[in-house]
Amino acid sequence: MAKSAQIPSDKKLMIEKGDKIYQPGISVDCTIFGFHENVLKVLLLKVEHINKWALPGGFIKKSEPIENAAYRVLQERTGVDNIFLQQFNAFGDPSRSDASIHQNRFQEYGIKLSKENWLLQRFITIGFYALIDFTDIKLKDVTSDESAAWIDINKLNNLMMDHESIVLKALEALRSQLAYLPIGRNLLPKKFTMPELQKLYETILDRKLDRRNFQRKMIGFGILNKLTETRKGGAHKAPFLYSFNDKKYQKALKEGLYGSW
Amino acid sequence: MAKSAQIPSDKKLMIEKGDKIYQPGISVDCTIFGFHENVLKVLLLKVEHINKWALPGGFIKKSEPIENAAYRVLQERTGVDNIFLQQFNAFGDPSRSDASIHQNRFQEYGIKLSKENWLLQRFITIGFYALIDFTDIKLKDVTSDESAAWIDINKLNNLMMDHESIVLKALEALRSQLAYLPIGRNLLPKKFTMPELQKLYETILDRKLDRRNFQRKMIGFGILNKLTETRKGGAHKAPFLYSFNDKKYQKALKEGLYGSW
DNA sequence: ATTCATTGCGTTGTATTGACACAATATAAA
DNA sequence: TTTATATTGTGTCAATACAACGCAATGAAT
Repeated sequence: MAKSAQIPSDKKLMIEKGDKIYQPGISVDCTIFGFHENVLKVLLLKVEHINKWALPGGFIKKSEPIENAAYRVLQERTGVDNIFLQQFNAFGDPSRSDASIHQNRFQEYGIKLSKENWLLQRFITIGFYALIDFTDIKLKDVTSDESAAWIDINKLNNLMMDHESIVLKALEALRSQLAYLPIGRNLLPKKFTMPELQKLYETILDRKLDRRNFQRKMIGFGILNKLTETRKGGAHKAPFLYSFNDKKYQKALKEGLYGSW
Repeated sequence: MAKSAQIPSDKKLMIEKGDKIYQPGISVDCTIFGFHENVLKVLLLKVEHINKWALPGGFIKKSEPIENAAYRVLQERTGVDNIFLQQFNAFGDPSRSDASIHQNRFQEYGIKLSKENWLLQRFITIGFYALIDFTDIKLKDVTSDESAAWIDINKLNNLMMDHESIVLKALEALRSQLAYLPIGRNLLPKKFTMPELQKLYETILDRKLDRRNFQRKMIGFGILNKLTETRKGGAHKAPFLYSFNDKKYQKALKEGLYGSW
């Protein structure tokens, strides 16, 4: 006899009626990018019963646009709105689905899903990436039965299913669309220094840029407001703070912040 | 009493057992680009019973990768292989599905699908675009109950459901990835002239390019073989023919044929 | 033979880029 | 308090890339 905890009613509903509420066989997964201490990070959830990291994801309601589903997932996990969200790829390798994950998940309740249960079927997932200001999020807010953490993009390890390759593909998409994305505006705090902005670009592009040429180019786009404040506290000369001129930024992005970085 | 034709067995199977063979609620649609007489075209199918144009599309088999499904659709429709195929977006607006199309399709057989039939549910479609050499295809080969035609990208009209917006989104994706795509190699015949190559780029980018600067840049990429032959028959000076140096082309594409077109 | 639109090849002025120099400055070390 | 040090702010310069344009060569039409 398995000693079984009481299963929460929402989980029971999900198992038994999920395919009536959601589109069966389709999910969304969000790669949430953040930037902190000069490192690009992604928000991952620790799935306890299998002890692996997973992307925040969810299902699509019967009459819900895909983008809304992704946005709903982000809201639930981060509590932030005004998130930049971009669909980038669908992942559908038949071998990506893993029935054992769902079985393990409900084992603690003494429940064994039938082979025909909708959760155990093949799932195709639609990948989104999101850009959010790291400082906007208090991780304690990210509650649920999973715990959340920001993981360094270069230290991905022990991810569930194909989630690592999804993250890498998201990064690739981010990189290739860089000129058209508000990465500065959405990944950095309202006020930031030029070296910080540069580090962000360097991290995403994965190569060093010349400090002086970077500054000249950025200023040249005409999308920055130079503030009179400086960021004191560092060990050296205090850099000026900047903010974005949102109107000009949006306009410039349409053309693309082109250049051979 | 409706006078009813005999329904073909494959169609009957599709209606009754389709959801056992295919992933329900998911399809693939292919925007097939071709280039002919200096015009960018897409291959569309005329759906007789509703008298509208549609993208070649199909379903995904239960244990089939998405890309294979798209490739299978292309094969069936064009008979060509070595097709360049690229996933670009998933379309899932709940209102995009249109049950009446399927009802109309089987009306001639006196069949009315039940409301629960899998074909009448909401479908999310994964969009691919393909680049193929127009001269490789004989449209008579493209047989089925639909007739096929190459439609000028600027003269899209009377498309089914959201297919026009899918085509436009495909074009947008093509444009933005231009520097990394073998558009010359896959959209033009083996031998082509510089003006032809230029027209291709001009068409996709939707703007004029300077003839002399274009040539200098293209030659500069080092991906072309200049042949000794010329294309005679035109009313004026005969242009030289070129072919691609495939090895160098592939290598150059990885870096991107960058430039401010 | 002449005309004419088009192609092949080249030139020039300007803008962008990459590489580097040097002074200013906020903190840490002395 | 003075000095050292790493970092930032600003500027220079040569190499390169680019846009705009000139002109002779050519193949078919007249």
